[in-house]
Amino acid sequence: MVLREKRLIKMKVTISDVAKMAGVSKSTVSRIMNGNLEQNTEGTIQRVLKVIDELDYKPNALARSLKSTKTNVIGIILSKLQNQFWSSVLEGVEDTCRNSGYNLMICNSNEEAQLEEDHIRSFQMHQLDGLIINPTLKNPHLYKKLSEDQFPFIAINRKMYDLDVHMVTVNNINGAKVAIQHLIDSGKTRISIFLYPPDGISPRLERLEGYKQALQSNGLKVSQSLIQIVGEGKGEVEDAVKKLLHSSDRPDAIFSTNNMMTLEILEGIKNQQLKVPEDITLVGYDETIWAKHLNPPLTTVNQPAYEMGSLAAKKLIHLIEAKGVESEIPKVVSLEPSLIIRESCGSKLQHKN
Amino acid sequence: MVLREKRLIKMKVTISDVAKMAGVSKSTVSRIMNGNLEQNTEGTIQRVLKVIDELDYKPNALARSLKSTKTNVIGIILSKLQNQFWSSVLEGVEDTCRNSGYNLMICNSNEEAQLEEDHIRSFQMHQLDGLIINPTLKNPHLYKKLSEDQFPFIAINRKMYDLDVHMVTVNNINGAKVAIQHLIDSGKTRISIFLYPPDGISPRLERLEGYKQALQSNGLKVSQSLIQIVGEGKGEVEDAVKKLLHSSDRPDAIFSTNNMMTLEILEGIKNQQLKVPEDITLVGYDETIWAKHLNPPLTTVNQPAYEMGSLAAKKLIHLIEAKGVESEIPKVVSLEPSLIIRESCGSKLQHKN
DNA sequence: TTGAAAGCGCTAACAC
DNA sequence: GTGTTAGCGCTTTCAA
Repeated sequence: MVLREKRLIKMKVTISDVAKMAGVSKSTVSRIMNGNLEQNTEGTIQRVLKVIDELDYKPNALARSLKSTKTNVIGIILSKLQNQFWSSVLEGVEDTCRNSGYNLMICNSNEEAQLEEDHIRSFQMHQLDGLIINPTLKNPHLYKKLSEDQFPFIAINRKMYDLDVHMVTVNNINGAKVAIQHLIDSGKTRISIFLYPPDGISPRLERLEGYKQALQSNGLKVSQSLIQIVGEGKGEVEDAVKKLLHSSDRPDAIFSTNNMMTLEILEGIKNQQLKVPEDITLVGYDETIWAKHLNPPLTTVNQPAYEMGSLAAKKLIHLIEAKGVESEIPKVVSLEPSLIIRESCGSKLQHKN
Repeated sequence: MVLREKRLIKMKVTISDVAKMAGVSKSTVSRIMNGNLEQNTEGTIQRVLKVIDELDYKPNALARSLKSTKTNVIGIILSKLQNQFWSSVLEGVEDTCRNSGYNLMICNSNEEAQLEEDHIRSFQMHQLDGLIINPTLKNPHLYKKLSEDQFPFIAINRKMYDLDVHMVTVNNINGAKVAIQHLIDSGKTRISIFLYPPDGISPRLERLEGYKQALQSNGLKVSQSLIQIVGEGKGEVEDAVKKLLHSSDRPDAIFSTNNMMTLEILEGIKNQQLKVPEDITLVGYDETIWAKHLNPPLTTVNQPAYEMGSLAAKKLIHLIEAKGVESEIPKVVSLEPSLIIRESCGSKLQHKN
């Protein structure tokens, strides 16, 4: 009667209801629910299972976690969901979580220090088991504290240089090198690089570094005027392109270090009535679904985004479950990018994709 | 002493610790923490606040929620994170959640009925306050149950036709109409539509419906051979394009109902050595960052994705907080799409973007 | 103005 | 095999 009411007025059914209805104690229900079957009569088991099913009983994860101090939820803090690269990373994370029985909480830091701090705090209040973060790098004290507190977390994409923490990154030096080498092999000698302000952000610093190394190892010299550091404001990239293309020493190639930036560069070139690859060649960073449909099809540096996400999640879960045991998995993992050659460098059809 | 140990060996600090250290009871700490200040001595308040700060005390959200039966977490179930449309929706949802003090749990149904069911179940076990879902539509009994149980949820993008539930959608009939009308106004008469199998999925059905209506209201007849229903398998779109372009009654325009599909159509056209818009014109569904950089710049039907997400989250939160009170907010909201005219229809420069 | 105590739903010793 | 009990960390009457 009471039970039927529960269903009618839709009160939540708890373990006590199941216990009562099956005529056993809560502990018994709990045991059976958690697969601790070895010590129960087949009859009891069946009876309890039947009641659970009939009542459509769903154990309260809050209560469970409160007791066990384990939520099976991890968090991720990203900054630019809109960027294809990050949605791929997210997919990798999500897939892995699902396959490992974890839920995922997601937040957007928007590159703001305060938001990042709030989110981390919130995650900790929710007792999340761990955290994956593309850090703004604006809260060094915080990262340090997380690390000291042994809170399981993985920095993804961006390195925390002076902290001995777990990281999953892509080798950005090689990414830039392979792009520049390709341009040089295609006969280019005046190669410009476009990047957002490095500000201690490893992917930016390293792409610049790789750019320089590639030039130097080919006997080309690095010219400051070809290093274009642009802000993220609207139109800034196009302006820089315009100025560069009208300068006395116009480059014969541009290396773009960001996929959204690439589109703006393309726009800038078009606005100057110039054509790719005839007037100037171009390589973009990050493979995207649209790269091959641009005019001309774009040569890109491909980062294993999905794998990054998936690997970060796996590492984190490993960390969480091996808690205490100082495991011997490597702290820093660096994946390798690859070059997808299309027509924007003038070297047609070397690689059809 | 005990407290210092807590920090050293890093045990979690609880409300009892704060209480003890401040020399008050847990209730007092609780009150002050929750802004129930009116009934406390200024001295006590300051003392407690100071201890909270010193101990860096973070209230355990699990315990809190267990008591209050409110988690301030909502869930979202999506299927194609990779699609720009959905990452925009997600951003809208996330922003709104953050601004309203909610956390967000995210899952990928991958269009699989079983996964969808598992995720809903998991969300309920976690006591989430509500749910936003782009339903697979493969679990009608489940949606019905959610609705009957008065669980707060919003169906987004896809309609649940026979259920009286809250929905946020875009007017897909109008989206198709405006696209087709533009093609007709540009002098096209043989317009083909490409779509994935409708299968009762409203955006697909409605786009087809809008297509038909637009043709008919312009005195054009609907030809079955121009309605191309293609599967999502690799190469299927390109094959269909090839066949269509070689048929006796080649169309003079294609209306693509999906942004990824558009890229494949473009590829298919290119492979037949035909050019857009000279040989055939094209309108795509969903504005994307790359649309204007395609060759030629693509005319698209723009859906207010971010707004959809944001609105869905707002509605959901409203639902949650007005729980019980049958509020008078409309159950079904339909947003309007717009057309962004570029050059892929041959009508150059009517709208520069 | 503050404290004591019960209880949210579950788990895990420890009894029997 | 199964039940009893204590408590996870918090909120909230009810008393004082």
